[in-house]
Amino acid sequence: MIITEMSVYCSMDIVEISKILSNELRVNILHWLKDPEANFPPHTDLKHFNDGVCVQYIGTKAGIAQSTVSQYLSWMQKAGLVIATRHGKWTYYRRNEEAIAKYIKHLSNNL
Amino acid sequence: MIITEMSVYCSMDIVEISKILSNELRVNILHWLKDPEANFPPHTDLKHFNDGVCVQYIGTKAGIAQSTVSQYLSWMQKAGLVIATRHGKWTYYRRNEEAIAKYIKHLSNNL
DNA sequence: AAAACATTTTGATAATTACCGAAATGTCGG
DNA sequence: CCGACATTTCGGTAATTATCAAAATGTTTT
Repeated sequence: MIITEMSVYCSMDIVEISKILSNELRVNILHWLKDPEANFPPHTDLKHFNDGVCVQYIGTKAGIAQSTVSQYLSWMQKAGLVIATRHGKWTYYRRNEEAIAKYIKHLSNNL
Repeated sequence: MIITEMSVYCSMDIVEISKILSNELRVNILHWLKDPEANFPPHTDLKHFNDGVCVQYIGTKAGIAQSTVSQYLSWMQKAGLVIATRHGKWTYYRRNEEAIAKYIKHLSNNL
């Protein structure tokens, strides 16, 4: 997928975001990240989900290759839908609620 | 009967609609149909845009083959985004504002 | 420094989507 | 009914996306 860099401050591209949301796995990931406690086991190192969930757990839950989920999350981050935080060897991903809300508002104004 | 997780959480329609919105031409069509007077010449037979715009005009404006735009509109109709009305040999397409609004509300609740 | 582990990047191929032209269907006027 | 015209459906190829395994990169621990 061709992803153009974007931040919350740029106008969100409906086509780009829709490309991401046109895959069930990616929509599911976004949904699971809404409630990490309910959808993932606790992290062994961190005792919280403040920065989201590590790639490994998301990949296991999704049932696809680690490399694929890593790429998905990378696209989602470039599109502004999630935020990545690195703690040691783990990268945690969480929803970018502000951007998601902004996108939905953008949709309701421009679609 | 096989009960899937979909009964609890259905991402299917988000994926389906997003597939449609992941193409710039289709997003443009939806946008043009918001204001037919501003985006299309008047119809020769009908003196209004009450039922939307005929396939021919949309295809010309989009700059793609008639058959392609017809297929796009057919998908968009199946997904509920537009409404088709036949008058004689012409088919007019207009936005399904109710469905669009409903989808956006669905997104803000479930994405 | 090297082993061990999480993640990312990099090819590669299968699957899907984009889009066209041709053929088929539906509709109107003579 | 027949031609003319709008639209739809069909069959095909080019382009894009899905997804994997392997290689590369970071990071921690020994």
